[in-house]
Amino acid sequence: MYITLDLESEEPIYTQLKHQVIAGIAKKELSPGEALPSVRSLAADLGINLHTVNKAYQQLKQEGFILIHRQKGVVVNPDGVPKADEGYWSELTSKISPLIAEAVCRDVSEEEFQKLCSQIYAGFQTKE
Amino acid sequence: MYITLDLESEEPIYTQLKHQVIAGIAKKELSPGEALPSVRSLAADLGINLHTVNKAYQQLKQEGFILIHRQKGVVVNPDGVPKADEGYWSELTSKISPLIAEAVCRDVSEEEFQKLCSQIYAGFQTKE
Amino acid sequence: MYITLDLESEEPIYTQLKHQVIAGIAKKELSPGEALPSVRSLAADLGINLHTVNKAYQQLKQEGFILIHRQKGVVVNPDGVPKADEGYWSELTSKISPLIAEAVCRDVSEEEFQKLCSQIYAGFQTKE
Amino acid sequence: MYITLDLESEEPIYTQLKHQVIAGIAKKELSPGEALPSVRSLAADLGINLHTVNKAYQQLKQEGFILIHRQKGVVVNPDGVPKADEGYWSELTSKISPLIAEAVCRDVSEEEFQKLCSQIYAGFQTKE
DNA sequence: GTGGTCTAGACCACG
DNA sequence: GTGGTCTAGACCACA
Repeated sequence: MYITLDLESEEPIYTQLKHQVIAGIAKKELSPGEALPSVRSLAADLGINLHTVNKAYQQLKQEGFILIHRQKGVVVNPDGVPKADEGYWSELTSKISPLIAEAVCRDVSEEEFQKLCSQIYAGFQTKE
Repeated sequence: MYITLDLESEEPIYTQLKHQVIAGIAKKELSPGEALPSVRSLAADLGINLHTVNKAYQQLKQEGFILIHRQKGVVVNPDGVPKADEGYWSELTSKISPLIAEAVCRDVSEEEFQKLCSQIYAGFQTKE
Repeated sequence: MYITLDLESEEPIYTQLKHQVIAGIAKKELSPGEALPSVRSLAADLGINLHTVNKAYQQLKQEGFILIHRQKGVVVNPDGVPKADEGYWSELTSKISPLIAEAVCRDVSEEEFQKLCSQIYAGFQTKE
Repeated sequence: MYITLDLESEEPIYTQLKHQVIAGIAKKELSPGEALPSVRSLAADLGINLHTVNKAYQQLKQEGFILIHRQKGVVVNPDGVPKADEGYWSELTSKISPLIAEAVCRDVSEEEFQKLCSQIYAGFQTKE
């Protein structure tokens, strides 16, 4: 499980980190119950601030992706990620809507859009 | 064309405003060449600062959605919105990928995801 | 002598008008002593505000390109345009310098730059 | 890298600031990757508002001269400035044409004009 | 500490 | 009346 960050990106580092962990779980590179690096060691490996890693982990914990034990360290949630609920769907809708709106404006057909989504979905089925 | 803002949201106001204008164009509620409210009047209507409106307008102008004339005010780009180019596709991919990764983690099937996109697409074909 | 304005341009209309008159004189399409349309008729022809034409004319008069008589109307300065003086050179330098600075940054060689200037110069020698 | 502004000038302060930064890059006083002062410190040094500095920086970023990082501050684009493209040339032409038109009116020969450009070009080859 | 966002209020250029 | 510019001062997100 490699993590690559773009320190130049507009996207906050902690967000990138979250996305990479989530992507790792999606690709099954990280299995339920599997241990993740400690805040300290990950921060050192990536050359970033402790606070940044901690913020990412706390949010991942908050959203049910991981568990943080004081002693045992950080592990991928052994019970799996919480299934999609109503809150998730509404949040997803509000995040995708603006993207689709812009796509419509730019004359991107629904087929083209769906094709892109399919390709991305496929990328998570196998290990990239 | 009604605009509704959530002043409490984490999403910056100017971003919400941009999204609403883009959605309006997607839904054909705003036609090419049609005039938009002036910076000042829209700010007054929405109860926000004129600089916030201006920031949204400036970015919409930058991205080719609207034109801003010193005197005539603001109009939807009469030539239509620039078509999807390479930069747009890569940007779109990087925005959608994390959403799909999370969907995969939450056991949302590709069919379910595609269905949501279809619904949203449909919402832009007719006036909501 | 045709005048074409771009009402969508960022450049103020009165500035465009000035430039067109100056270009006309440069191309000898307008000869010293030749009459120009009155403020009123030019504004009507171009479909713009009286004040706009007036502002352009006043500045052209100020800079010695034209004369404005209350009775005889507006004429190209019969004595020709004032020759380049020190003030002109320093003003020209301050206007060109930023353009050349950007050209240098963009790896435009002096030869390429001079070639462009030559082409533009040539365009004023003959009637376009 | 010294910056001098004329607060009385008709030219907006943020434009002057942009030109000075571009000139600094042209003269190699600012190297790719080199850090620029923070918005706040530069504003304090120059005795102007931070928003004015910010506007200049944002536009320089937009045009590819600099990069702005949330934390690391502002740096000259390490990849260098984007090369001249078609849009640049047409923009440059429209900016230079009126200057050459006026030069022609004032009996400035092409040789004199080219000489001035050469001198300015030379000024950017060495540190002034 | 950095830049990002938002507000409030001013004056000017343009037409 | 429009947008453009500038100021002053506030709070927040990020690292």
